[in-house]
Amino acid sequence: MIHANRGETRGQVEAIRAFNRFYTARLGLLRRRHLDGRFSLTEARALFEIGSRPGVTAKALRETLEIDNGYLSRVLKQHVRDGLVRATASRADRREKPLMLTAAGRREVAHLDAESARMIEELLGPLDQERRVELAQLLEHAQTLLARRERPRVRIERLRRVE
Amino acid sequence: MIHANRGETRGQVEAIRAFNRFYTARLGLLRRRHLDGRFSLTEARALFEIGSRPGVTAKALRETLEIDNGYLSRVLKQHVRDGLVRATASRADRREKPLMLTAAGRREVAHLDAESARMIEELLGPLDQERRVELAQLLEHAQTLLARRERPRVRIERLRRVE
DNA sequence: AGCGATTAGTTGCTTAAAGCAACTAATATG
DNA sequence: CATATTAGTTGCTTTAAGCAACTAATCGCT
Repeated sequence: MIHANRGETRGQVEAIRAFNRFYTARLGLLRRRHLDGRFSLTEARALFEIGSRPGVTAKALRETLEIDNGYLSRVLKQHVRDGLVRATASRADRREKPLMLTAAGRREVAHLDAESARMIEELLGPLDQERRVELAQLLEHAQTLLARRERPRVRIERLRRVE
Repeated sequence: MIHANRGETRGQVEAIRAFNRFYTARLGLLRRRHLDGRFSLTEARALFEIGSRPGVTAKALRETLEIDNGYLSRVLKQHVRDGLVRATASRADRREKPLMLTAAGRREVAHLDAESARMIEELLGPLDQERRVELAQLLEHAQTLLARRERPRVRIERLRRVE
């Protein structure tokens, strides 16, 4: 029966929604400008993404950032103009232009990284060391749970215990 | 020494940032339009807030939503025009106009609520009942940890156990 | 009571973020 | 080789949001 656990599920849903509200407010996720305000959230995300996937193409970037074609083009143009990103020429396919950070771009990303870390540290501020560890582990665990994409149809056979 | 635990802290910060990236992406928290796209995020938040604090004043709303005076005024005007919100006349102070949801507004909020719950259920989809409970508890716990605002200077004396 | 100071909300105007659609250049395909 | 498809760009528009000047009501003071 598909609705077997409906009642219990509702409480869980509410708990998670409560967490979302709290968390988004707490992290300033709805602020339009990122961190120190030198970049919009999207601009910063583009930088990060190029930093962590050098040679990424605009198309791929567009998919991970889930933004429009034209808008991305402009964001990139700006980053290039500001000397943070370099658009290299692909040998294989001259339509695409693999993107890389320049040295200045890497410095900028490092700076944003530091800024972000500082914010998180502020968040951790009120906690003693023990609770920090606890929180980090909690969230890691939550993430692994959430990362599961599909419920297996059949319970995996429990592995024979190795004695 | 203030830097005593610098090394350990760094790993925790990284864990939390990883969670942030994952979670925001997973929940579509950076989408500009909320849920079914009939409201902007701010518009929806205004509705929710009025729903949960009937009679709230624009000023108070402005503070919780952290948006501009003029913009809020327009958001409210739209909600009123659409028959979702009613701006009553305050007897005490005729400058302010306590806000309420209309019946249609309440229906709308209920609908958004259902929509949101549906999304979360989708998120829970892959998990079996045991793991759902686990996840909900994890996030609740994380929230209580994060809700602490200040580290007490001195450990609070443990209360005398009541026998 | 009367008048300047303050407060709640509105309106006009501007800016920034983002989307849409038409376009160009390069490549793939039959 | 001609047509279809793809990567990215450009012109134009829309939407979300901010700023500052304004109105109306209330407060605080003498």
